[in-house]
Formats: sequence, C-alpha cells, structure tokens
Amino acid sequence: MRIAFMGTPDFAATCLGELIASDANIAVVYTKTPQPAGRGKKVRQSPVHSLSVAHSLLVLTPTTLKTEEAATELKRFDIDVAIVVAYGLILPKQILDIPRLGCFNLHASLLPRWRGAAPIQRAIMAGDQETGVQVMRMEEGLDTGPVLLSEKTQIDPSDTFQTLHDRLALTGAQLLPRFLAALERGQINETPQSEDGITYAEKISSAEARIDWSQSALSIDQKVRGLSPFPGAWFEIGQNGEIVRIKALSTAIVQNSGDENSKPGTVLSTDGKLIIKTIDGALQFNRLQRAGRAAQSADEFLRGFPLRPGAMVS
RNA sequence: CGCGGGAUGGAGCAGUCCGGUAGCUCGUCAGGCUCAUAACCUGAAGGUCGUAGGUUCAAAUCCUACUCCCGCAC
Repeated sequence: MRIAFMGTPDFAATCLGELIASDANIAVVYTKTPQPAGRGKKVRQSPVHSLSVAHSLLVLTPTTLKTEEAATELKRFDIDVAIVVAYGLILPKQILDIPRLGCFNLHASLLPRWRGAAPIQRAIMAGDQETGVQVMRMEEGLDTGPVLLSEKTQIDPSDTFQTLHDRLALTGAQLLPRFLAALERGQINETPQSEDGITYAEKISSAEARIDWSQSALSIDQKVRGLSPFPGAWFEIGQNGEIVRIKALSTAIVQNSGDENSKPGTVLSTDGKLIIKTIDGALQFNRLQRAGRAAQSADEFLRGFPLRPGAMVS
C-alpha cells in the first residue's frame, strides 16, 4: 500500500518511526511548515520533518490543504491510505476523498471523550482513570469519525503529561502497522462513536496553566501533572519587590495540613520541603523551576530562594 | 537580528553597579555528644569564579567576542 503520512510533533514522529521500521511504503510525508519558533526565533523543522529527512523520505510542507493545488499535488502520489497523527492542519473533504481507502487518524483519547487538540493533558487534568489511543476514519468533523482500533491504558496517579504522552505514543505507534495489515486484508470493523460523553480538549492557555489556590489539592495536583513538564503549571511569589514566576513540575497531596486556619496560598513548611495550603488541605511541591533557572528539587530550590512559613503565594 | 534571566568548590546561591588574592546554606570526610539517629557540637578537605582576548599595579567584578543552559513570546 502506498501511504501518505501526515504529522508534526514528537508524538507523530514516534508513529512515523514505527512505520518506517515496519517497512511501510511511505510515498510522501506531510508536516507543518518550518516556522520561526522557540528561543531566538529560529526557524526549525518539526520532529516529523527531521525524521523524514533522516530517512530520505519526500517531505511536503504546505501551509494549507484547502487549495486546488494541494489536492492536485496529493493526487500525483497515487495514495492508498493517509495516516494522520497530530498534523495541525485541517483536511478538507476534497483531500479526505483522495486516498483510495481513506484517511485515518490516530487520536490519543477514548473517543468521543476529548476530541481536539490536547487530549492527553485534559485527561490528566480532569482526573480520568483511563485513556488510550484509537484509530478512526476521518470525516469532515473534528475527530468525529468511526473507530477502527482501540488500545486502552490506565492513568496512574503518578502519571504526568510526559509519562502518559510517551506511553501513548509508543502504544499508538505499535497500533499502526497492525492497522495497516488488517486494512489491507479488509479485516477491520468500523464502530461509530457514541452520541454520549462527547467532550472537547481545548488547547491549553497560559492563563489556565496558572495555579488557583482556591481549588482543592487534588485539582491542583492534577493540573500540575497534566501540564508537566510542558507548558508547566505555575504560580507567583513576591521576592525583593519583584514578582517571580515559578513552575511546579511535581507535587504530592499532603493529608494533614497542620493548619486549618491559614488562607489558601500560605506557605506552611519550608524545612527541606515546600508545602502550601489549598482550599481543602495542602500540597507538597517536590520539583520546581523558576524563570531563567533549571528545574530543581524542593530543597535545592529553598536553599537558593529563602522562604519562610507564613509567606503568601499567588 | 523577537524580549529577558543565568554560568562562582559535589548541589543550590550571595558577591559584580562603587575592581583590591572568595562567602553562605546543604552535602562529603574526621572527631565529639548520645541508648541511638537523617538530630546536635567541633574541625577538615574541596574553587584556573563558563571559554578566549583586552584595560589595570591589581579583574568573579570593567570592555570585546564566543560557548552552553533556562523563562516568556511563538
């Protein structure tokens, strides 16, 4: 089968790597146009782009697929199937209709829950017990198509975005060769998504990555884990008249806060551990990073950032 | 040339503006105290102050270039 692979970030690169390893016939790779991004505003290729170049695959980087030119270009490759993983561009109907067998998307949630851009983060932030990866047939709607293959995984209370992302990427990547083989033999069933339980995984904004101390310790812990290490849940502390932004990368819920009267956001302990009051208890911060510094453990952080019990964070 | 922070004994930092042979917290090692301890007391080891030049009697500190790390924005 002649395959078109479309994807952009690490998650997609992991999948592409697995397809390459399984000797899939990848006729062309689509990925986002290299754009000025990151520190220094340097133009950099996407992970999928780099991997493709390393394996001498043909790479196309159109800025949109909604043009006649884009459709014409894709037709030239005489594609049987398109595999789309976190591509970042919308595929209009005229593109979806081109591959002989259709376009299929690998999505990192159990649909119809968490359709959209940030399913992994949202699942952790919402406290979901399980999630997974699914292969679905693409339609015009956002992640609405029928599901063909599914692999579940439990979300452990210690899972962070990083750990779950890596696990799902690996699981999803291994699903793809199986999927292609089954598709080729015609041994695959499509199951329409349920009408119930539809949720959307909106992109994470910087504002909502801020810790709200009036939330429960559990909610904050889930936010920290869902956003760790990127983009990172954060809060602020006043230091010498300046406000310093601090990212929380790892937390633990403390059962006995020891102080029921303090306001949420009060520093309760700085003795090698950093414990801060929440609305219903307290949270211990194990790993932090302040702006301009590398991530460090709580005791390291406290050595270089003197804090006293009773101080307020916001 | 998007904005900004940082590089100082093993770890985390102060000192840099107003040059004058390096300091704090922790760790390590030794000894002491103790029924005992990750606790406490005493002492010790450990640093070409990111790299390369320059200015100066003298540079962690001033000037120039470079390397690496990080936050924001994207």
